[in-house]
Amino acid sequence: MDEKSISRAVIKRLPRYFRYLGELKDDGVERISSNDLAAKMKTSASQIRQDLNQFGGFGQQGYGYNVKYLYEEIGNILGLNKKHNLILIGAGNLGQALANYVNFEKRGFIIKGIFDKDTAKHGRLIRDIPISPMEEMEQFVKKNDIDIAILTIPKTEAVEAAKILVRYGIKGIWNFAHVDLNVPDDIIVENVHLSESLMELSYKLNSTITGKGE
Amino acid sequence: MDEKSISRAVIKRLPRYFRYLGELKDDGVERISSNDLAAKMKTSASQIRQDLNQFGGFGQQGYGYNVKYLYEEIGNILGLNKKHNLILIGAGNLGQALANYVNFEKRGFIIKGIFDKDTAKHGRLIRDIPISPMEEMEQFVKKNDIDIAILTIPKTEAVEAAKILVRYGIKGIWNFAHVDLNVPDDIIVENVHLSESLMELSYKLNSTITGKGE
DNA sequence: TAGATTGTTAATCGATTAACAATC
DNA sequence: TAGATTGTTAATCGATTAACAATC
Repeated sequence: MDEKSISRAVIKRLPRYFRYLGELKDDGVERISSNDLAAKMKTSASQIRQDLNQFGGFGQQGYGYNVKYLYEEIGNILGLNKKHNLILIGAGNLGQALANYVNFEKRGFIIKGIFDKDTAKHGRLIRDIPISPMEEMEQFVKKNDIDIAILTIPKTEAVEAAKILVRYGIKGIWNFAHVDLNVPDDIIVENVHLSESLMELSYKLNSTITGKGE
Repeated sequence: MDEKSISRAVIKRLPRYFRYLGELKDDGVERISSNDLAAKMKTSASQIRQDLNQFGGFGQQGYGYNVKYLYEEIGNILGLNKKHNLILIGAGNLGQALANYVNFEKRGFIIKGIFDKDTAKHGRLIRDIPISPMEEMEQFVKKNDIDIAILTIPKTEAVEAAKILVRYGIKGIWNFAHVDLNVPDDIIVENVHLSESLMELSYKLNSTITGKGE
């Protein structure tokens, strides 16, 4: 009974729709047409209607889309109506930055525990969240119903860590290590490869005039 | 005299080729066929050959690709043979994490200065790099030949900051704020929207079985 | 009712895959 | 030379855009 099979391109656009609709909502805008939204987002009305209709008819002919309703619906599609318990593995600079980022909680992503192999860090807190030794991870995951792990450890350790996490029952991995993890098909991996993002920027800088920006 | 016009999809794959070739090179592998590389990267040989040929013939019939040569060529295409001077704006948790990340330097991206509006932070150093008040930015950019700015400030400040940076002559912006910046067409913006990445993960978790994972 | 705007089908465009002749 | 493997053209597949009938 699930949706047909939404293309990757559409999925990648959903969070951006969500962001714009959130802003419109906060601005007190009640309704918006695909045309106006397209102008704001610098995309096409056709694409917006096409994208939204993958999930059902959220609009109304002659009226457009109700901002608050559409915002909520997209939130539901993105699964933001559900709570997720996360652990963060690797309390280095990036790990600490993410642990300090409170906005994730607003969306239902709650970091319950932080793990690091450095004994000097054990017991320390980041926003109430204690840093624990890796050995306690298994028990913690099971006890706290953890379904997502954030990996902010070096690539040399990440592959092995991912394997272990899968064994512990984790369902999704947000991977910041510069490797491709090798996990079963039913485990969701979302990669954030910062250095690759920077290289893309570099490429575009390197080939200006030719390329057309963004 | 620049390349025809490379598709976005191809560009996004280049850094990943570069990463795999770098690993092969470090492992002492001398040559590789598109077929073997495809197997390693879980893509198709056809796509690899097609992608590389956008930039010229780097291989040799009957032999394959010379790893070291191809690695260097892709590096050049990505502009990694050139040095870039960067500034980082916003010395919060994420900004500090990025400033501490030494690997960018290896690729020619050198953070020369850090700016923050918080006076308490001024004068402090992150890896030799001093944190300075925003007022000194203009002079610094011009004096140090800065061409890339990293934005790790709240979205409310990012739009204005980007506008100013463009005026100062910056060419590229690596944007970590959750907004779309509004800059002229010849300015390159590369966005890292962490919360959107997390929402994508959330969507996929929410629709497992249906989707076919990453 | 008339006007606006969606939902949806059809047309176009672009990207990926398959195939194979060229050539090392 | 024979075998391997590229570079490149053609075929297929998918995503975007355009158009318009349905309907609020």
